[in-house]
Amino acid sequence: MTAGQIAKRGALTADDWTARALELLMDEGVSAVKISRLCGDLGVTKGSFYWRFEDLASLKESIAAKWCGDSTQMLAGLAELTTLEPWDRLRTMTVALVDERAWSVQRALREWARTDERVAATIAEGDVLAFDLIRRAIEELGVSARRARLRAGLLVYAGIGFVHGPSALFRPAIGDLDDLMDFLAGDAPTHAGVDQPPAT
Amino acid sequence: MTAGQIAKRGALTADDWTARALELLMDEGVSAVKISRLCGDLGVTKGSFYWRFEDLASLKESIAAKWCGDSTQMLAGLAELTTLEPWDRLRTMTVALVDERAWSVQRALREWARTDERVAATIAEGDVLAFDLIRRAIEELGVSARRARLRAGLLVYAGIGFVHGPSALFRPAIGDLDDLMDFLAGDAPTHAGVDQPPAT
DNA sequence: ACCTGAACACCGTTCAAGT
DNA sequence: ACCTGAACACCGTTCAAGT
Repeated sequence: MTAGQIAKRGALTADDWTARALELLMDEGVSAVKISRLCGDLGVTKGSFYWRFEDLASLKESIAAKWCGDSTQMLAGLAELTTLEPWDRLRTMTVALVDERAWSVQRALREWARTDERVAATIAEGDVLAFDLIRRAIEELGVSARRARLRAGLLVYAGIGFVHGPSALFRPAIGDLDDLMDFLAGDAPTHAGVDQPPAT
Repeated sequence: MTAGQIAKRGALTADDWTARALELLMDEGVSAVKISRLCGDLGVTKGSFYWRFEDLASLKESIAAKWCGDSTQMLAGLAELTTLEPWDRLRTMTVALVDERAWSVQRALREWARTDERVAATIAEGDVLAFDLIRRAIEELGVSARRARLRAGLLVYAGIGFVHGPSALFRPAIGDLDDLMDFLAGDAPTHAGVDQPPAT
């Protein structure tokens, strides 16, 4: 989507702006998403932007909607794959988390969400979907509903944290992923022992 | 630390700037940390700021150092409490995570860390310390070293994620915290069964 | 040594004027 | 309807000049 292609077509649509902004966000990070930069790339002046959008926040909302729409579709597609064992579904999701290209987008969206309710709502929708997929997969592994809920929450939050931490902490290896899955699938007795029916 | 108090003392120190900036970050969030705002609060002009600091990034680094110094001290203090059972140490740490006042600081620092290596190093130091404390506490609960490492990592990342997610997901209740601790302390058999010596 | 005051660059926002 | 062009506000940064 170059300036030349747009020029031939005539007027810029809101989606032209959003698409280019998302490209910039993925390729050069959040600091590249500026109105002046977009205008330069698209070959117009700032007034053109303000014809389509009320302000910068409005563009960010649009970016969030586009991004979440795409990734929701991906997650939904994964959920359809009932041919896959729950084990493999879980694994596919945890591996998807390693795609670094998506990280800067996620970080920016969560930051924007803090000052924009509509972005927050869009993001939350995706989070809940992921949580539910993971929760159900863990349940199918034979873990009780109550425990599956806790573990899914832990995993989702860990995923978010993993994306946000530059953390020279430890970058999990493939082997660690398997250990993680074992841990999530485990059915250890509770400390207080209240969660299991007596073995009569 | 009001403008009046400073004025009586004469010259502003670098720590005066850093302290006020940290206050602003905690009280009003990252958007309040601006040079012009600081100058207004401290009753001087911008030139005064640039006498003490090279640029804004330099101030951010200073804020990070101050904050991490404080919290490292807190963590170290907690580590000294060998009187506490590992169980209670873990609990104290997870509960400390619920102090919302610290969240905006953490989020800002991690964001700054992405474009400033020195901030990143300071943050990473604190992360590693927390990881180690948690890892050891879990080990003391009778979990193997290898497993403790994985679980500590999971918990640290979940903590970071918890702070970053506006996530209408689920805000864990007190009961969930206990369940979480049970889970971390559990010693479930591995899926492949390679981590345990045969029971001969 | 420490700060003022004025300038400049950059970016978001507005708006009258063009086609 | 869609965009230009010029203006303005705000903030980071610089620097000569003051004390």
